[in-house]
Amino acid sequence: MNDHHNHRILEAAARVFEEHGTRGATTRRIAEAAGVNEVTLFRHFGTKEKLLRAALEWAAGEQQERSLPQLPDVPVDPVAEMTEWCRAHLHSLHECRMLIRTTISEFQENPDTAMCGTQIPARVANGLYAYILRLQEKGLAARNYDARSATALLMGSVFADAITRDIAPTRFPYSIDEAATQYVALFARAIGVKDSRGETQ
Amino acid sequence: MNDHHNHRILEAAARVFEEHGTRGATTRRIAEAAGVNEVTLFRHFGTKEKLLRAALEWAAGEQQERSLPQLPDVPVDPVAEMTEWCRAHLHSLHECRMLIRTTISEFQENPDTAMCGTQIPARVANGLYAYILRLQEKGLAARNYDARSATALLMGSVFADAITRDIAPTRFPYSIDEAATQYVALFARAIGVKDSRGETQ
DNA sequence: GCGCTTCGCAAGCAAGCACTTGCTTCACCG
DNA sequence: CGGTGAAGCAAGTGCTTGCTTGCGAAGCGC
Repeated sequence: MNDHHNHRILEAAARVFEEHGTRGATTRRIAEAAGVNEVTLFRHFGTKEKLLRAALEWAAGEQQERSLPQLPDVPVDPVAEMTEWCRAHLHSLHECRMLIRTTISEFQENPDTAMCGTQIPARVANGLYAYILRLQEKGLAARNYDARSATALLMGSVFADAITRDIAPTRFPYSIDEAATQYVALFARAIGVKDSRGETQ
Repeated sequence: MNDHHNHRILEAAARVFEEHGTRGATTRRIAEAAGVNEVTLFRHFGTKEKLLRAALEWAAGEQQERSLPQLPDVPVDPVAEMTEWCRAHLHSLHECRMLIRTTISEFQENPDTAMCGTQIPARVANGLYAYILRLQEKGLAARNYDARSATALLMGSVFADAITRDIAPTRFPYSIDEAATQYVALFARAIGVKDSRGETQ
């Protein structure tokens, strides 16, 4: 059981899957991408289905290893903190946009597989939600709105930007970093972010 | 050339495609869904590729026929108008979410096909953008932000909600109509919507 | 040097795929 | 009523797919 081969196979399988989907990710293509004989795949993983499952779990773990964007426990400068968070999240989503698009589109065929990829963004969303509540508690944000909807507003904008930017480039005539700044600036006014003196920014 | 058959075939092809994608939409499945012999497909459309192209064009036309959500040329009550617009757009996107997910995920394999579906949301986005500019001109909204980014903010939230609501239902613990109201309320404060007396709402 | 494992290679299998052909049936139209 | 076009049906083509089998070669510890 060569572990070096195993890693290359998983990586290649994930890459081929995100480009072509379950049906397009043929065992021949994966073997070629991994620089490995096709028979080796079956000796290692038994079936194509198990191989893809292992590859997706590996990719999810790989993704999780890169530390997720974190918001501070104690808010000091909300706009600056959220901008940096938004920037990191945008880049992270943009990098694995193909994997996201593929898994999402295959949700209707095998929901459980797509569900495994739901957990990471769910934790990110919960992080933002908790941060907004902390802002409200400290008097740094208004309270006359639904914090869940506000979370969905920013999360959704970032998600849509990362996913559709390369498909409809004319609708995003600004860089990813500029997008983060703009979205957060608008979002801050939406939730009534105040500075430490209680003044609305 | 029976036109009644033709319509059923296109409808069935579009339905099978949005559920299974290009590779999963086999001619057998389409024929069965249309209640038609498989040979008939080839007699009508020649190849599977031409059939799917015709089906997608038909679906796009069908979608366009249902009048797109329109914002008034002369803004009177911005929040009410945008809420109604947002509600209609949200429902429209939610209805064809499977088709959107499938075409988007196949963008990397055949970009031109996915591009055909880009035009409708592009027009909707331009409509919202022009409306925001009109609000600014009439002094009904602030001007200290990028109107393009603001457009992307609301469009993105709506898009992400419609696309991912059924995949991650726990993140959307409110109905679609409530979502429209909340998003627009937040968005209105983000772009500094004022009422007719110039007071910030 | 000898087992033992692991990989590559060539070949092949059954099933499913897009697509074709030849024939029958049947409705419609002059 | 006879002819024409369109649909159904059965069969089959060549190709790809997931997966298997048998065998030889390379590494590697004892």
